[in-house]
Amino acid sequence: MADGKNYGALATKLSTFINLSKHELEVLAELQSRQIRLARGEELTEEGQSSPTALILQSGWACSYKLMPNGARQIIRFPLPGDFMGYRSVLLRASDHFLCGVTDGIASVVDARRLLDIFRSSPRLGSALLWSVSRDEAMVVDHLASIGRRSAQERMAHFFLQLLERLKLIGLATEVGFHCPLNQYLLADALGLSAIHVNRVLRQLREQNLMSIKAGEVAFHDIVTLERLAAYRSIDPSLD
Amino acid sequence: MADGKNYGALATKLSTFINLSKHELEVLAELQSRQIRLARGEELTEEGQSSPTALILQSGWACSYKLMPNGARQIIRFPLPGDFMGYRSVLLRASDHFLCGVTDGIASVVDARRLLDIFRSSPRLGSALLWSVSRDEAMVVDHLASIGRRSAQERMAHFFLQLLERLKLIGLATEVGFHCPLNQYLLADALGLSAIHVNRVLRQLREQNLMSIKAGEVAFHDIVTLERLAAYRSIDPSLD
DNA sequence: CGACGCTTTGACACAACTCAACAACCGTGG
DNA sequence: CCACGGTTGTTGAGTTGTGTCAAAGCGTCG
Repeated sequence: MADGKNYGALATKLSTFINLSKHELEVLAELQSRQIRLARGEELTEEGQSSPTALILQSGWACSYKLMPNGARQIIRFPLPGDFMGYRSVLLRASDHFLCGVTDGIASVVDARRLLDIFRSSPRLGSALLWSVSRDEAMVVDHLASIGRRSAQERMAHFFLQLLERLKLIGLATEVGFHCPLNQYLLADALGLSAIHVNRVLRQLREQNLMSIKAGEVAFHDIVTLERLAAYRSIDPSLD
Repeated sequence: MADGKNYGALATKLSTFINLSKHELEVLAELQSRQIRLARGEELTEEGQSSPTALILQSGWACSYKLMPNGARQIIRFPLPGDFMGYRSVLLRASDHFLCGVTDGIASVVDARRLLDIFRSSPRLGSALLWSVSRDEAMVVDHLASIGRRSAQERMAHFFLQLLERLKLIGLATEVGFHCPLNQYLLADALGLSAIHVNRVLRQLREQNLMSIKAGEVAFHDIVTLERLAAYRSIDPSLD
């Protein structure tokens, strides 16, 4: 994207690891042309779609979560610009799996058949898409392991390091920080903790001079120690 | 499969919710023709494959897990006969994600291109496959939510109810029980608990006359109460 | 100004973990 | 046949991480 034109968030993301041809960029831009608005706190439902669709987040943050029958919420992931959202619902409607905006934003609606076309007509782009989706899936698995086998502190550290990496990839983070619209309730529901304990853990990290959050700005003070604490390892799978 | 012939575990599984034509059955049988042996405790690696492949479990139980740098293990799922295993590795090699046999068994090796062919040549079968894989994915998400937001008892109850449902689907469970090769260490690593606590929780469930395990045989004594306890809801997503 | 959303803190309770034994069960080999 | 070691299950006592409850601080915005 040396020409500086905007071909959509997905193109931006994919460009970071493969060089997209002019044609492929056009295809991606066209794919993301149908856009909808996304409001903070608003639940996204795909009712009334005549054909199966997927969503690609263009700007803002979203969150996908499950509601437990006792009222508790478990956040599965926070889609960021360039990420697919709700691609699972392409084929099926998971009963208690929801999607909502963390901030205002924009998403594009993609016809599922259009995606399949890409696999046929532009295989290289297709495998890039597959890579991207696989990466998202690997992150869910990571998240599962994190909740199951890491302490609250390790989980928190791991979570923010992963967020840093994802945001850097799409140019929304510097080497040492980023803007983060997540409050402590959202963090709690994502990490399987109580909001109060999230606060305590954040204080510990602050007092150990590892990282801090102030007014929605995350600042990393000692990434090396933080990575050691979280036993962090890059999420990016190696391409075959 | 009214003719009683064996077209592979995947065919058995898919047959339970769509009627497969003779031709589709043949395609599935051919797909699963290349088989490998799987030994209890043996790690499966797909090294040396000339082209990307997926695995379908035919018999026995397997388990896919992540190893944390501190040595802890988090089991992601237990593939059962008819389930895809390691389809994620089709495109990428997740660094610390492993697959191993819980029991001896057999798996078939499928060339990824062969799968793609099916989507083209037999769309109905393709969408059945997609349904099956989506279901597996939904189960991982369920598992995540379970570990994040359920108590140890609820988790245990949920886990076994889900297992019951999956095993019934492939004819490996009765209405009230099944054979289960999982020991308390495996349960612990799956549920994000310590092995000792698993033992205590199982005792509680036994003393409450909800379910019991003896010599690898799981027996459900009060499924209704168990479902209430686990806030269980069927994993099967509705097809569009 | 008050109301609201979010953060922070303290005191206390409890679920789950750790450590340390011991018991039951198995297949193996003497 | 029994003795044996290894694996798995069981139990108790004590510790600790995390949840719960309650309340106060602090911005922001109408």
